[in-house]
Amino acid sequence: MTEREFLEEVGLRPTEIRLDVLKLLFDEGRPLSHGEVQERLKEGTDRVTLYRTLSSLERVGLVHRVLGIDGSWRFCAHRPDHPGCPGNHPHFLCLDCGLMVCLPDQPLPRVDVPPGYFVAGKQLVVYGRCPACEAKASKETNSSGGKDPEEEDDD
Amino acid sequence: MTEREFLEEVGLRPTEIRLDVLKLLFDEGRPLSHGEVQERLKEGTDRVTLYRTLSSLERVGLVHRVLGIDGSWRFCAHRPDHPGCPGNHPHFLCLDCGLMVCLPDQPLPRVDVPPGYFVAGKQLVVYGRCPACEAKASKETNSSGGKDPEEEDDD
DNA sequence: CGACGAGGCGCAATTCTGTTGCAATTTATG
DNA sequence: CATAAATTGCAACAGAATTGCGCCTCGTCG
Repeated sequence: MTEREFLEEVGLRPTEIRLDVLKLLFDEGRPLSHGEVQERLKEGTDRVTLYRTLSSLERVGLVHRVLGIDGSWRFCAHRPDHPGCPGNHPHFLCLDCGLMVCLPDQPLPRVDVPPGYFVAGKQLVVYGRCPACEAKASKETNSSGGKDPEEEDDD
Repeated sequence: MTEREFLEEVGLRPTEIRLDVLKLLFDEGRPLSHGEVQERLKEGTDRVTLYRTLSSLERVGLVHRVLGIDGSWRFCAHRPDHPGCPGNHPHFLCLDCGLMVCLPDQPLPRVDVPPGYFVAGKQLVVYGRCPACEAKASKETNSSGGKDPEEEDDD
């Protein structure tokens, strides 16, 4: 199934930017920030149009978004015809480089809320350092003098 | 143990704003946004000073922060000498009014990350509507025409 | 007591993310 | 081709948070 067909199915006009963004997110398979998406699009793409594109795609359910603990949104798309991965899993965010990846196959836990609260959804973000940045960091620690992985804070 | 003693213990000067903020957070017992804290301080308090105060308090471990999915930070303090509540629990965020509350007694789940990833911490935010906003919303739905709780998105 | 210096504070300006308004353009459709 | 609705591009705006920098304050030491 092509990107164009996905768009037509949900009633969105298959414009260039939508096709590009959708393909990009499908191919990437991990949540990308607005900036990361823009970098990968042809130069001169309008920021606002991209925001709106991502919102449209989200509205029709082709894309979902996760907020990293760095405060910016990541957008992610999994082919609807693909098994698994409809969302609902934790995400890992690298605090050094901003890389976010899905942690599929691990359902989000049930969370009990006090009576009277209405739950619309939930988000579990695990943060730390990705392998690349971890390697870089420990190299710096060992040789010159970089940061060390002592942080173990939560909540 | 007084707020002043907590500050001295960690080597922070017990300035007025720090004492006020700490007391405020202790008393409130739930995560407050920067704005909510400022509202509760005496008028004319400098925004930046408050940011720095919150950061200092966080740095020494007296305060921790949670990012709501509205993109702004909440700051929360639990008396160190108090049992339980050292963090490490989910939080609920009301999307209508921005209220955030701790959901203690529910530990965060263990999350497995692929080899090579370093985990510094994790955050589970459940969002929806608090009882007050829920009541308001359903009243509007029934009479005139308000929003309805159809959203059930995740990830 | 008085000077010094680190730690704090207050103000202005900036950055970063994301949103809104609006006019111009494109597209589906008859 | 005419039309209306969807989409785009640009400018301006909004809110959270940060940075730079000079001034003030408090503890310390001579």
